[in-house]
Amino acid sequence: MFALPSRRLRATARRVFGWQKLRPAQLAAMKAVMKRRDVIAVMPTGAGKSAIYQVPAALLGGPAVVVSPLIALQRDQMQGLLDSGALRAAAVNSAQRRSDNDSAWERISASSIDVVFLAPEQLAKDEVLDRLAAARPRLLVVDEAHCVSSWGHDFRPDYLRLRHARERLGDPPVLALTASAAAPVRRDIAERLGMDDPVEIVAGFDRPNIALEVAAFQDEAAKNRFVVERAAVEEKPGVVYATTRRAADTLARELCGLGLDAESYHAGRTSTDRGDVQDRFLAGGLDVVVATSAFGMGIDKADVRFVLHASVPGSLDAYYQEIGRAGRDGAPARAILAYRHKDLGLQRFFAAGAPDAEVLARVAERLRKAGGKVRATALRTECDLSATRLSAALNLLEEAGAVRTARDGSRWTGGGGGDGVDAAVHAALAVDATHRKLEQSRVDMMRGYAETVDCRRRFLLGYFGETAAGSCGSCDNCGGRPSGLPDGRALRAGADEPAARGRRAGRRRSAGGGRPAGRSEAAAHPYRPGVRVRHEQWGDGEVMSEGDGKVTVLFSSVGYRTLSVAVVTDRRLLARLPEPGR
DNA sequence: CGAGGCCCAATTACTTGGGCCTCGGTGCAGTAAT
Repeated sequence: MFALPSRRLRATARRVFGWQKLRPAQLAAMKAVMKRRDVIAVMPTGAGKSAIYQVPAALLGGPAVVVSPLIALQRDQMQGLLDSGALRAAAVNSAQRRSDNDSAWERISASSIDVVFLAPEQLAKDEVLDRLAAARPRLLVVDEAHCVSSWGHDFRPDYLRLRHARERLGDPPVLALTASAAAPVRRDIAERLGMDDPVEIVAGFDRPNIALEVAAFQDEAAKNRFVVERAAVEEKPGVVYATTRRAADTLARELCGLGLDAESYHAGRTSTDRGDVQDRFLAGGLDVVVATSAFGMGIDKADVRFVLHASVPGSLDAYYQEIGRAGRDGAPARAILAYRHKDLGLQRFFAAGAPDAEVLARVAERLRKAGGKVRATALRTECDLSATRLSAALNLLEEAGAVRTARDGSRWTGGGGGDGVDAAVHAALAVDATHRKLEQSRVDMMRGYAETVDCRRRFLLGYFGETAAGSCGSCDNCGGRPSGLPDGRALRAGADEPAARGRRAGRRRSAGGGRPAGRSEAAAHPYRPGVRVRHEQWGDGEVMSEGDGKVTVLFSSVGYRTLSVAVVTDRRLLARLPEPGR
């Protein structure tokens, strides 16, 4: 044992990496990692999240396995380590030549690798887990860990299988890293990764240099005019987020027509084009990138001056992630949302996709017939399913308690008793329905942000569990004026819109000498963030935020619900529950 | 859920409107064809 872990970590940071100082949050997380604790670190990009595993990796005496969502990210991080010469790094993925993967494995087996980068899909494969386990990894790092929660449930289900991967790797401590995760997302991450009493290190969410603004519209054409005009006049460079590929292409074309250097970025473009757009943007050769949600992760450009959403994203988590790409240099930046109530429809559609009952039945049937353990690869062939669809089905059946994963490997065993296939499918669909409800309620919270007449920053921070006092002075509802524009320009674009009028009326109200009395009175109620409550109809939940006479609760059965404190108190709608014991 | 494309009808002459259908976001891996 070393009596002075901080000193040792600092010394290693200096000697191996040349870092003269470690931030308190970094050091705290590293110390917890060195004590073999599970850790969730939520820190803004640029705060040195990677250092949290890199410094320990130099001391652990065994490889750190880093799960990274994008091959491009793996490549960048590996290159960074190789350039610095600080650590011996390798990656295993499908984009590398076979010979490169082979040599990576040789070095891993020979214990001459400190950090290995992989996507979760790699860790779903038996042979990969066997080879990694043989190298006795000392740490499992999940980078961009919000992907566990946002992608694991459907798009990339192997994210939810990482807890099994961890077991097979010999239960190394898990370090989850992300730039933004509200409390329920952190809990989801911890649970899905099978973390044991994790240490949570959460740096502040507020990005005060990013001014917040929403412009509301009824008419699609008026909204698009606004988007193009604002993108044209705002200080460059900037990012415009669109929901569909087609919208991204159209807007990019219009901006080019105005003489701007603009490009679209989405998954429908060739990888060559995408790489080219990204490189030009990073090098300062583009004014604006118009992108779908595909653009952003791993793009570390300090001087982005605005992020303009041409349409609402599906959650405040996604919104915060995307606007967080502005103003990383600390200089003033702008987050503008062009909002149309009808645009929520597409997000509701995205949140609604249900699993295929027939596929669930096929998998459950096969497992029941086998009557014992089955290999995942065998199951895939027998059920004629892609790896992705099989993983998604197994995740749901497992969560429903109809299937178990054996500890000794990727084998599956039917749930106990003669419950039958129908019951298993029903239970799995019910699990999924609960999850969909939460996703739908996230869309509702996004709507709440767009339509609020109170301080937007307080709303946003409240969503992430931070209470902010008073008005921020830098959102449109607090009287923070859009600058860099001719007076009234931003307002005129939506002037014919009833929704925009409502917004301005709200601003006048709050600008007229502070809020009406009542906030201090309301502060007497017991529903503080973090308090557990029970509702007769919706079951148990947790208070996420409160203010302005309202309280927002996240119920596990129905998702977010915002209630009036007065009504809740009068009718005794919420019973307080004792604090959960950890 | 809602937008846009397509077809067809109605009407006045080549454009418009309604009904119907389809599609819509994120990436990995592994395979087949060059």
